[in-house]
Amino acid sequence: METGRIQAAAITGPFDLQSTLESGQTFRWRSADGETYRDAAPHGGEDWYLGLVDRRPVAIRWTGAALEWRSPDDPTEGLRRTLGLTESMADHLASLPDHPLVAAAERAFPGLRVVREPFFATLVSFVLSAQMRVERIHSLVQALAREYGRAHHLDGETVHAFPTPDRLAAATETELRELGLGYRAPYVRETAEMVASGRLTESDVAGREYEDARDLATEFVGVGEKVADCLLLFGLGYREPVPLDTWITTAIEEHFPEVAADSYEATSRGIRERLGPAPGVAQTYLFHYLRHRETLSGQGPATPS
DNA sequence: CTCCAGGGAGCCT
DNA sequence: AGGCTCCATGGA
Repeated sequence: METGRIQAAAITGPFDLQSTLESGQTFRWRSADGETYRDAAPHGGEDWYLGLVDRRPVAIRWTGAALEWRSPDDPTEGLRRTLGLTESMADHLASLPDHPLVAAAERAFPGLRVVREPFFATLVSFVLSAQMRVERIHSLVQALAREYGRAHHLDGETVHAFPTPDRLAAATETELRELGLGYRAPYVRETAEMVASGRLTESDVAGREYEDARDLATEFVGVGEKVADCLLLFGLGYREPVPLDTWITTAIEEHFPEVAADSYEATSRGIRERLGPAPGVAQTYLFHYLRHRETLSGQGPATPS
């Protein structure tokens, strides 16, 4: 079970693997001990996470000083892209706006990064996300992979890829409902069919100016403005999107009341003007912080300055 | 028991 | 465009 050689790379600046992988940006990673999302607060994260990068299985863990991985290939470039390590931490943090709430989020989770995951997995994950908790989105994405995804093997562990569009399009609505998708089952099936048939694909959306890309993405079934923003932010590398979910909307009403508007589009425009050069990065910090600030004990990894 | 979760589709005006 | 209502499911 130790067939894979452990390799490692140092990362400059703070890095928080658990927060990055368990903050509702991606649902494709699971901890090897099966206790993903066991805790709200960061715990140092010395567990191995299993996932795929560039269609190959990878196990990764953060030691506190270096990123370690086991993989049959060299996943370095893909890992850097997936974990948001291609932008420097300095640039990453410098993109955050000067606002007390964002500053508190940065203090609480200084190593949080913005992930970049494959288009189709991100698309389906956030179609599933409607009216669901982060932990349950994760369990459903894992279930889809287990049921329909190709099985890879790594040091005795099985890692399932996210299903292809063809495979999901071939699933029946009944099958998907039995997995627990609820009313999202037909959305997932129809959206998969759109991609599989070429009716609307990644290449149609990518490369467009932000608002054009977002509007086009809403043609997928089960994709409205909010899910489209998530798709662009975590699956296509855009930095403008500020997904307006219940958490962010409440926070806007409390902390940015001047931009709280009636429509999604109006609120989106307003908040984007106030969240710095990379509004989506700031939103990612806010979302994670808002969900966990109640459970942040005074102790945590205190880093007195 | 009720309430809510990273909302969106369908329909109405 | 802007406002309903309904939609599954599980956990608190």
